[in-house]
Order: sequence, then C-alpha cells, then structure tokens
Amino acid sequence: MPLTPLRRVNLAHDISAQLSQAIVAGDFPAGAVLSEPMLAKRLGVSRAPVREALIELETRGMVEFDERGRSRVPSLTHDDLVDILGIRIALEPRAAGLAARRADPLAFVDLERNLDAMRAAQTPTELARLDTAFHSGVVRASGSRRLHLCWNVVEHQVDLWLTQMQSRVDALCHQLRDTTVAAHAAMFETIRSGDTLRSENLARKHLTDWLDVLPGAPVV
Amino acid sequence: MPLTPLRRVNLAHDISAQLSQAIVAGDFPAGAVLSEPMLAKRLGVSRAPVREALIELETRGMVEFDERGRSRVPSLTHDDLVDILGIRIALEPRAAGLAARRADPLAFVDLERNLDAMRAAQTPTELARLDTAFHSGVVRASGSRRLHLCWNVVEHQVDLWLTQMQSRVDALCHQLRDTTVAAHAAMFETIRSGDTLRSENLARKHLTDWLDVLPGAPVV
DNA sequence: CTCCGGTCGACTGTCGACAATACCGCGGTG
DNA sequence: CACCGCGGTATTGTCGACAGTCGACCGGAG
Repeated sequence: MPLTPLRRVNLAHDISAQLSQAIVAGDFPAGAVLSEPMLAKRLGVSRAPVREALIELETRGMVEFDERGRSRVPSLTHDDLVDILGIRIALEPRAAGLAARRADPLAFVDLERNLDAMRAAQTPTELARLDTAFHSGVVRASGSRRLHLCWNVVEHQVDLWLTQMQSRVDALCHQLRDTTVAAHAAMFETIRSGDTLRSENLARKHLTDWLDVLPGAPVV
Repeated sequence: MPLTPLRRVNLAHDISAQLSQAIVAGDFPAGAVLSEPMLAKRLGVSRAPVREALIELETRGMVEFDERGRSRVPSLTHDDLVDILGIRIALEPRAAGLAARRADPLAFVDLERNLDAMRAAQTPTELARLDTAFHSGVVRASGSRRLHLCWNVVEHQVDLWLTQMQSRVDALCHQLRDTTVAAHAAMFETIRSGDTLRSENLARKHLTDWLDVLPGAPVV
C-alpha cells in the first residue's frame, strides 16, 4: 500500500480553491466586494490565510484589487471573453502539442475519464465544468509548470463569464454539447497518437470555432 | 495637473518587486531557501508582507514552494529556457498584434525611450534588463490585463536564466545586441503603423530567432 | 564503529490585536 | 434650504506571538 499521501496543510490553498469555486458558482455577483473579515468569519478562520488566498486569486484574475486594497469579483464583458479566448488560442495549441510529444499515459486516463463523464453529463453547469476540466487536463499533460501557471490565469474565466451571462447561454451550451465532446475526443486521440502538429491545430480550431459561434449568440 | 497618483501603500508589493530584482541579480543562488524570518529581518518588516510577496512570486515562477512550504529559488536548466521561450512564442505575437490594433501613443513613448536606452547601454546586464523591459512594454501596450498576468509568469525567467548561466552568455549578449536592437526597432515601427499581422509575425520571428541561436551557444 | 533515541533550534502556518484610513450619516451653521 | 465639519464604523495593512513540525546534532547502547 502506498500509505498516505502526507501533505502539510495550508488553509490559504483550500480557501483559494473554495473561493474560486464559490465565485464561479455565482455566490458572489459581479462587482461584489469580498471583505476579508466577512470571508474569515464565514470560513471560520483568521484573516491571514484569507488574505493569502485573495492574493493568489488576484494573480489568476478571479478577483481584482481596487485602489483601496479591497478585492472585488470582476465583471466580465463580451470583450473580456474575446480577450480570454485570444489568450487561450495562443496557449492551448502549445499545450496540446507538448502533451502529444510527452504522451504521458497517466494523463491519458484522466482525459479519457473526462470524456466519459462529459458524455454522461446532463446539466449545462456540469457540462461547462467538465469542459474546463478537459482543457486543464491537456495543459497538465503538457508537463510544463509555467504553462500551467499561465493557464491558471484563464482557467476559470470562461466559467465565470458563463455564470455572469447565465440567462442566455444555457441553451447554447446544450446545443454545443455534442460538438464539444466530438472535438475533445478528436483532440484526445490525436494527442495520444503523438501527432504534435495536428494536436496544435485541433486545439486551435476547437477554440476558434467557439469564438466564431459567439458573436451570433444573443450576448448583450 | 493630474495631482498625485494616490495609492495605498502595500509593503508586500514593494517586497515582491525588490525580491524579484534581487533574485534576478543573483543575490540568491539557484536552490537557495528564502526563509521568511531571514527576509523579514533583512528588510526590517514582519513576516506577513514577506509571506504575501512570496506567494505572489510563486505564481510568477520566481520562487518555488517545496512540500514543506519553504520557498526556494528555482534552478533553471536549458530545457526550462526552451519551455519559457515556447510560451513566449505563444504569447508575445498576440501581445504585439493587440498593441498594433490599439495603437496607444502613450505606450509608444515608453517603447521609443527603451530603444534609445538600449542603443546607449553598455553592460550586458543592462542590456538584458532593457530587452526584457521592451517586451514588457509591448505586453503592456496590448492593453490586456490577463495577457499581462500571463506575461508575469515568464517576464523575468530569461533574466534569471541568464544570471544562473552568467559565465557563458555575456559574450553572447554583446554579440546579439545590434540584432536585438534592430529587431525591437522593427517591431516598434510595425506596431506603431498598426499592422496587426505583421506585428505578430515579427514578434514570433524575433523569439524563434533567439531560440535558434541557443542550441549552438555553449550552454551546459 | 554503527545505530538509535532524545533534545535543541529553526521555520512554517495561523491567530488576535493595533494603527491608519476612508466611507457614511448626522448635526450645526450660514 | 444647502453646505460643511465631525464622530462612528468598517476595513485594510502590519505586527508580534504561539503551536506544530521537521531537520540537525549529540550522547549512549549494542
């Protein structure tokens, strides 16, 4: 037995993850101030780890600090989404290419499991979460720590945008589901086959396709 | 008069900048442990802002946390440099293209000033600093906050690598100086002219050229 | 000599407290 | 009635302190 994973606790890290999830889930509306005492009280911890979590979230674009040091939930516009996708179009082909070159079997089981989960998913929320998770898996499979750091900056931004625009995009998500699953499956196969160039191109096309769909969607 | 910039002080931010500079300057060798009490004592502050600065630096890849929470200066290998340049090749063409599209005159004066400084620079260290600063300027000129967050991850990595490999690269830097200045000048003109596509291509070529030079350089 | 247990010191993670600052509403004043 | 000054309140930035944990070192047993 491999015993226990053994890991020193770090409240800040847990808080960061939990807060990020809460923000994406829409628990805090766009523009809401996340005051440290309020969060500390709700989480049952002191302000120190909360502060550290907020700093980490700021570097990931999940909160913004105003000129007085208060952290707020950023409110994303359509332009923000285009900006985010532009960055992802720059980063993710690289990640897919590296993943294809490394061909880590361990990462493949994660990706395959994600595909299965996505095929079985029902709610748009679950679908969006799995979609992001798949792309995270590709970045992780690239094996580049720095690429992963960059990815952190955009990882949950699309999810956050979806939450803030929720009224309109549920139907869109559902409609795109089969397309997305098919695109992910194709990416998975290509990465596993080790075809670097084709992996890059598929990743790019998957994202640009999405970008092309958006202007037609009823957004603002 | 635009009055004062007015900005609440934040020791953590200053510490982050100072520490980053010190690491790049080689004050802490690769693998060195940056203990919080030691830094706090040297800086004359308490541990709290030091911790916050370290967290920020970790998201920028300037320090790494080991399994026990200690922060260390990462030691970069040749593969790391290739990885970093790969990310920059993905990000910077996008930044240059956006900068060309925005055409912010304010950013142009910064870039032009950098060009002048670079033409006058003497030491390789100064040259490397200005080179990084130019690329930072392009990213800033892109106007994308998230792109800037991603850029933070790689901003000083090449400088750090140069420091850790210092013995060999001084001559290389000097030799590449004119090439670099010429490439930057060309990028500047193209961005200012608003030619998006050409800006992207120049940025990409500038970086891939550099990548091509490296394998021949006497590096480990 | 080698190996083991115990002790010491250092460091991290977390907490509560304090000063400084900015917002908000109220009362007084012209 | 409009405006200005003022105290109360909430929040941030910073500090010192404490518990838990880990490595280093030392002494003794086999």
